Amino acid sequence: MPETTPHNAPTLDDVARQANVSTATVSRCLNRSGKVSEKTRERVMSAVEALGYTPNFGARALAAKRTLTIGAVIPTMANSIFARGLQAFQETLNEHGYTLLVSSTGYDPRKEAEQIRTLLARGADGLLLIGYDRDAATYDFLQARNVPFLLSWAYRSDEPHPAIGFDNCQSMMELTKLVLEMGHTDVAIISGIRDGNDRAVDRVKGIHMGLAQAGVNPQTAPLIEVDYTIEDGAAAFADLMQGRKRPTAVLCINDVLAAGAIQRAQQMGIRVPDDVSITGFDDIEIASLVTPKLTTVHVPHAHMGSLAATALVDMIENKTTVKPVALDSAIQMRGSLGPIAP
Amino acid sequence: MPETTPHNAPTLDDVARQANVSTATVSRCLNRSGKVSEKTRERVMSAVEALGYTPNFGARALAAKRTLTIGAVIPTMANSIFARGLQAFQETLNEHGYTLLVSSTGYDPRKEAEQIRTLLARGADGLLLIGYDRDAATYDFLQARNVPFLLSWAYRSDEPHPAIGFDNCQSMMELTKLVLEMGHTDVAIISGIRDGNDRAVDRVKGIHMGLAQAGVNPQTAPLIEVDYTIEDGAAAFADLMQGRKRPTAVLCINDVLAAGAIQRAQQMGIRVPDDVSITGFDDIEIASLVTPKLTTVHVPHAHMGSLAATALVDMIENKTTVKPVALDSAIQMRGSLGPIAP
DNA sequence: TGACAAATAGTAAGCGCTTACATTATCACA
DNA sequence: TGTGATAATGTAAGCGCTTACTATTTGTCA
Repeated sequence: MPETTPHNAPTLDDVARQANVSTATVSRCLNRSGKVSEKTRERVMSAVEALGYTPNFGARALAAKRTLTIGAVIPTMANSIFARGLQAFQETLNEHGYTLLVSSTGYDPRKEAEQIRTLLARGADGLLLIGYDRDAATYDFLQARNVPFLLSWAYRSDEPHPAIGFDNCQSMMELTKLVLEMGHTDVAIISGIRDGNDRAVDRVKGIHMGLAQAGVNPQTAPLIEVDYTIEDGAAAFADLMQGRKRPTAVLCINDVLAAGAIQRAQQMGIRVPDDVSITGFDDIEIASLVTPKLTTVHVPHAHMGSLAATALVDMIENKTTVKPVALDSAIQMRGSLGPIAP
Repeated sequence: MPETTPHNAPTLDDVARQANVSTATVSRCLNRSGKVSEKTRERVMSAVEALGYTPNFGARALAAKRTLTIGAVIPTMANSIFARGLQAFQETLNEHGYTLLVSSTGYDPRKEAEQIRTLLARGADGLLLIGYDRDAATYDFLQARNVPFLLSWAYRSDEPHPAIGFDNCQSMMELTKLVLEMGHTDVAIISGIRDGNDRAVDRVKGIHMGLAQAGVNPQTAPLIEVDYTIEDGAAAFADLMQGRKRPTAVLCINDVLAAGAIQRAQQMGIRVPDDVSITGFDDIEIASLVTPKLTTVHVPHAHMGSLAATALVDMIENKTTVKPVALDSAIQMRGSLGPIAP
């Protein structure tokens, strides 16, 4: 057993010696760059097999200036908001021979810049980022480094950056209209922290626009802004319900907050949707796990992830540029939304 | 702007030139290996700042044979079974200056071996693996490569490998006894795939032992084995309830399956726990999101993750060896388990 | 069979970094 | 002020890989 690398792993050299060829030939076999006779290839491959050789990633990256790795920086892995989309992203990436490296920021904009650097230091050939809101410095950095990057989970018609997502504002406005059509006028909002989060900003904006269009003054709708956790959603709901005038509908800007709200409603003995309607956004698993099931906005996460992967690979390999794509979302009507009590 | 690395990132050389020192000195500054005068350090640091320099990870790993990276291979990221523990693992790792690289196998034992190789190729200094069940070849490989590794999420008194976890069999047996004490005798089991999954094996074994000790023949308890998804849990529950003799308690070997069961019970109009009791294992978020809330086994995920991180870092840095640790779990009594109907 | 082109294989120069070793600057003290 | 020890810095040899370039083999055809 050779004794060279960190964990005394065999190296290209070992394989070359064992197969009685040069390192260049071994490398060629491993990179399927043709130009190797069938006979030598077999010899090399069986040497690889025999030694249990795996190429050293760092060395390869250093020499090839390419890693077939793509980085994604997402706000959180704690819930499944990004799970399904990322899963599809990864699968499609794999089909193209790429590997995904994920890191999360805990919704902290500063950490995002840091993670981007880390991913790049690790050799990421391209990046998937969530949404638009980030420092100009970060965009400048990306540009200076000439890194292919793609935004996702959001779409804004007035932004130039390559993006594959959906119109958060528009979707939320449609849901709001539906709520209003059911007779609700006393609407309250539970939002996650909006600073640095364009999805949240747009969703709240969508609600406000929906209200305004129906002749309701958006300023009259109470809004509580909390962290993106079930507990905080629950706490916000409790606050709302202890106000002097209870809303008849609580619009949460995502399913995690809404799940918290429903949970707390149950604890407080408030009937949903009889006493109060509750809605979410994203349509993740927990939306249909709570009782009653959540009316929410269904987003084509898997499709989005898959499209994003293909687009990003194309950007990397063919230096193409992607024009923003807006995917359709659809209201998913379930038990948590009902007409206002007579 | 220099034009060297992949994304024309500045290199150590650029920094050295800018600060008018040798690359060795820059490297020393960046690795806080002392032996650099305050004056030069400042000069170097401002050069680093000015250029926006980030060390190339691959090059660093190659030269230092150390990455301060630890790899974890888990079955899935789709649900939060491993999320909380891994989160704590990561946080503690960070405190020690290490970074976590996670990859998942989709519960496929073959993929695990592959992921281990990949992580090692990427320079992982050590590995966190889930449970015991894997090919002897994999253990041999780890040993030959001399990689520090730690098992978690499981503990078996008769296994020698370093592990920090809990006794799945014991915990599940206790829960089973509680169920039996409430008068249930017609018990059914919903298990995930047990092949290659010692946690599942042990949990089912725990149920069987609990039954046997109460004088119930374990073979009479129907068992359905499905994938680890909410849908499969729901389907399994439906199957069970359509059998000729309905059980009065359904023990699921984790919360995901149990959540599916509860969801389906509701759809089928079966009252929980009046008509049937349902229990889970793990105590993840969804356990208290479903109605009624799930009686389950609470596992100290965060504590376990944190301990594992400290232990693994110690193994790496001081070549210590860890003796297996068993953490306590506790039954979390909630609404889904009730006494048998009279 | 000899000449030339095409197909294979080998040589060696780095990629950006760390670090053992060599060199130089600095300082305390006699 | 000279001396030796010590602190600070520089030099250069790789780490394991890819790839441009060069050398060799093989094959083809007249």
